[in-house]
Amino acid sequence: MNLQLTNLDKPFWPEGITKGDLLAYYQAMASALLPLLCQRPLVLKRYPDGIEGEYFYQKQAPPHTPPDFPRVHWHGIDYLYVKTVEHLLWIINTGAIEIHAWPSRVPRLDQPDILLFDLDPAPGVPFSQVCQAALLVKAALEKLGLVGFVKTSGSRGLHIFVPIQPGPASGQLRRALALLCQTLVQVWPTGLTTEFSKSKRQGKVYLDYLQNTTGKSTAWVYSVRPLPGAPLSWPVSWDEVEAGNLNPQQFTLHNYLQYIPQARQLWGDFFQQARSAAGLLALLS
DNA sequence: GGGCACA
DNA sequence: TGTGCCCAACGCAAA
DNA sequence: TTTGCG
Repeated sequence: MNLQLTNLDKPFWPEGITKGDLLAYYQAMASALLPLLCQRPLVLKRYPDGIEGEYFYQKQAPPHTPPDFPRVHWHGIDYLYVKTVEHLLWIINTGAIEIHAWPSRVPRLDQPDILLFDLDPAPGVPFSQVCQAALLVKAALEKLGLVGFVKTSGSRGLHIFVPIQPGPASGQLRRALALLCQTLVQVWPTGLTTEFSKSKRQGKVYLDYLQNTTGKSTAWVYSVRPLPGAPLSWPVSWDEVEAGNLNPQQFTLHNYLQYIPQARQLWGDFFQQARSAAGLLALLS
């Protein structure tokens, strides 16, 4: 594939971070990111003029995509996916700041290999409450024989990714997750909610299980967020979550180099920890 | 970000 | 040679 | 049936 990077000096953040800086970040992270991203249909969220410019979503492969770029047809749309660092950088060059990927891989697009939990605090909710919520999710997963990996969302919350052995259909997993989340809300009704309407989330952490729908996507691990300060969605340890001395925006495009070794260690064996989702599905019966 | 139709 | 336009869309629950 | 929500 002929990779041509363009407009490297274009400011993508008002604070001076350029498109070239963004590309350099993803190049540096490629070896950690690619194993987790390969073969996953992508939803591009493109900011051709940086975070303060207009953005748009794009699923259908753009017409000018190189002919040999990997793509997969699904429900009438040709989704792009990546296999190599060149593919990744081509995607970033289109103005994709965040990475949005499916929790399933080619060719088993309706059989997720990852379950997602999105823990999003209502305005004013302290981050320590998000950490407590995450620990509840972790404990519940362990009872079901599953292993959760936690990361900052890069915004205000935490994400938990759970590797599973593919097989069960996404719809069935989603229904089981809905039950699990509702059970967790019963365990801590004052701290957690699955309510859609924002007005009913006051003071609580929103536990969003609807991210697990086919065709849905969440900011992927190692994503840059199009926010001031260029925060990252970055792996953290459960010990840090327990200690509660974590800032969800402490990892940024400015300081990530020092955190790379720990991140590799934390998420390096992600797929080795994949377990059967049978215990989770048993909640449905 | 870039191709396209148009003016 | 310049300008505008396009680029996603599913499921759930409350109203 | 539409609307808010992500």
